[in-house]
Amino acid sequence: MTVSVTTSTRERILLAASELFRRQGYAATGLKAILAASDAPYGSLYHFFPGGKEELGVAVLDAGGAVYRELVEQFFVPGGDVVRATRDFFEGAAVMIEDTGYADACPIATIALETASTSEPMRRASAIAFESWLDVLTDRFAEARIPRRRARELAVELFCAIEGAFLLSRATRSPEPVRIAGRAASDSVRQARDRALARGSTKRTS
Amino acid sequence: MTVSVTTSTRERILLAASELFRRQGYAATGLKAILAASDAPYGSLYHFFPGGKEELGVAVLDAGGAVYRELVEQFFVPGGDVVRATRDFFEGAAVMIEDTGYADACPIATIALETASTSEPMRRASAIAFESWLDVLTDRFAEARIPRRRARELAVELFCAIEGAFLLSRATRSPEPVRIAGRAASDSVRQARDRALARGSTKRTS
DNA sequence: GTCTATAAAACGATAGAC
DNA sequence: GTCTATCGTTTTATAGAC
Repeated sequence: MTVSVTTSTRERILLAASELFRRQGYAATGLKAILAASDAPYGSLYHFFPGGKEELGVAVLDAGGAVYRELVEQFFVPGGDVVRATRDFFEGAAVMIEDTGYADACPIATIALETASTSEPMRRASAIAFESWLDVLTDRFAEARIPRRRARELAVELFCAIEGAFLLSRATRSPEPVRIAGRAASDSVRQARDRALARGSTKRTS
Repeated sequence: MTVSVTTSTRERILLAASELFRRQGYAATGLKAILAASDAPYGSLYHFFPGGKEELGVAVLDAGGAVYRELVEQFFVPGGDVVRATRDFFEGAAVMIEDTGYADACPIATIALETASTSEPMRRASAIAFESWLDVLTDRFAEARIPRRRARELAVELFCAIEGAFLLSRATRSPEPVRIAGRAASDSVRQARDRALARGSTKRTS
């Protein structure tokens, strides 16, 4: 079985746009810069994305949401240790953000904040991407016997911790916020899981 | 004593820019829109902000940082209950973000993410604003007998919680993330404070 | 599908009169 | 300190040849 190394024009445009939007934002990135980076002509963009920049933005949010959801799934494996997964996830994020010179953090956050009040299609795409991550986390926490209601809250807590930490890390150019947020998040997960385990054994022995 | 209701041209420009940057971002906001909103002529902007848009951006970050620091100080009063302050702060934020139609949240976050990798003066201004909030929180937590090291971590946790929640709230158009993050943050603060109190009474009785 | 040329508008910034 | 006119770019978007 062979793996294709050729990337379609559409993919190259999407990838270039993703990187530029993430680093400098949606509004600050011109279509010309995207096309130059993806080595594509002007006309191709409107061929693949007839809706122009906004349609490209939605596609970037969709793609970024999917990639990051898969990343979350790689750390939070069904049946795995949710506390360890949380710790490893934040540590991986801390290393990544430092290694990329505090440029590459969340592929959605900057665009989401820019467009939340100005483009309903893009706001909706951001929300769907975020919700897909929360769904994965909620499922894993619930599988760890944490009550579904609490599992969902825990997922939101973890989301807020990593996103807030990304913001502070990028502004201060330090990986420390991500590590601090990671400790807090994994402690929260540990408490919830231990409570769930205690409740489970009580039920069994009673 | 009289209170001045006349606002200087500089103030009007600064206020209009702050609102527009917060809602639609820095790059997406044109200088013309700012001047129209502040009812000021084009020349005034470059008179008060010779460095152009970037200098205006830095001034907006400075002003927004100061306003929000004062807001934090209003909730976290020296000698006050840090747990209650945390709860009230998040509840106030939840009400505010909902009342403004999910438009007005953090005056810094969007601009900070947009410019963290493209404008060193603006990145630095963002970092200084954020740090000033963390300093206030750290002091209050330390005054509640929480060890300084832990107090600082707690401040970062609270920051990440509210900023991450603002992002998710704006994207999903729901105040729920802010409330969930608030519960998590106040629980963290409560645990740290109770541990500090227990340690204090142990020392006294031993 | 690919590419170029260009339209039409908005951008940040400046010059200079008042 | 206020205001206007305008410069030179860059923006998104389109038209039309290949």
